[in-house]
Amino acid sequence: MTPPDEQLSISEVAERTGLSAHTLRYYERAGLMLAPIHRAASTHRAYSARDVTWITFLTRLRSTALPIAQVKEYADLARRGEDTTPERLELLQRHRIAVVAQLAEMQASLAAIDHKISLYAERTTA
Amino acid sequence: MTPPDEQLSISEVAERTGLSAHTLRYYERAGLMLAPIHRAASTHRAYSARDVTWITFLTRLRSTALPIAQVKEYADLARRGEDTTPERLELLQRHRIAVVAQLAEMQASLAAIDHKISLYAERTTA
DNA sequence: CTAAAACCTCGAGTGCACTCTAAGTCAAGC
DNA sequence: GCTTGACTTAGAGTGCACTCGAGGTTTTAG
Repeated sequence: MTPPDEQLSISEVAERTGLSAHTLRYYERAGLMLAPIHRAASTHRAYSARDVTWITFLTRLRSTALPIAQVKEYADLARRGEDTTPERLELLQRHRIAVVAQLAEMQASLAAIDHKISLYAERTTA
Repeated sequence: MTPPDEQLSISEVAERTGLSAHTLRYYERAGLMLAPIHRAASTHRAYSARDVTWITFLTRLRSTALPIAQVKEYADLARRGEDTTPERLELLQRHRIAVVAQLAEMQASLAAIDHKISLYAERTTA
């Protein structure tokens, strides 16, 4: 059984997502959260599993170079509800194309680096 | 036959490399060039084919997120001559590992995005 | 010869994404 | 009950990589 509504502190979320607590607060201020982060009987943030899931996906978007402004756009759409699904789909599809292009360029660059390495390796063993 | 020593203006190099003229001057100031860029009977820069080849490789390093400071390190080594080959090889090998990791992360992120897209696509057609 | 376009240097400005600081509040262990 | 460490906010600071602007010179086309 999964714990029904486990609450996580900011440092626990930081650890799980690889982001710093500073960055988590910054993202929240920037309007990137899907829902307001719950405060646990105090002023301290208490993240839900859903929050962590979203933050994890968010970092997937960020790590593929989607600017924060566009992550916010996506979050804004998601907050507006089900009927923005087509827009979100389109945003993701556009981004997908960019990611595929990035992958191709990175692979080409890796090939160039590998080529150079092989030239150097040859020279040092010779 | 290849033209023996074609001279290119900064805007021609900009066009060929995809960098702006501003960026080319900036890179030069930052010490990233292998050799001083020749000036053609005037104050204007005249790039050689070798320069362009290096700039192209340099952009491969940059596009795989090698910081400018490390590109400079590499260029500094290259300028010091043949006997820095081992250091350059090591730098490239270290970077290669980082690039492979980036590729893996990007592929994982692409998979996550694709998964989300498939959920959305299902919902919009349903 | 002249006008427009391309180039030059130096230094300042920009945008992005954090990252940190200060001054305080809250929670957990002893 | 007190101390220690984690948390809070608001706002300032940082680092990186460009990017631009001003003011001037050089090249090129007519």
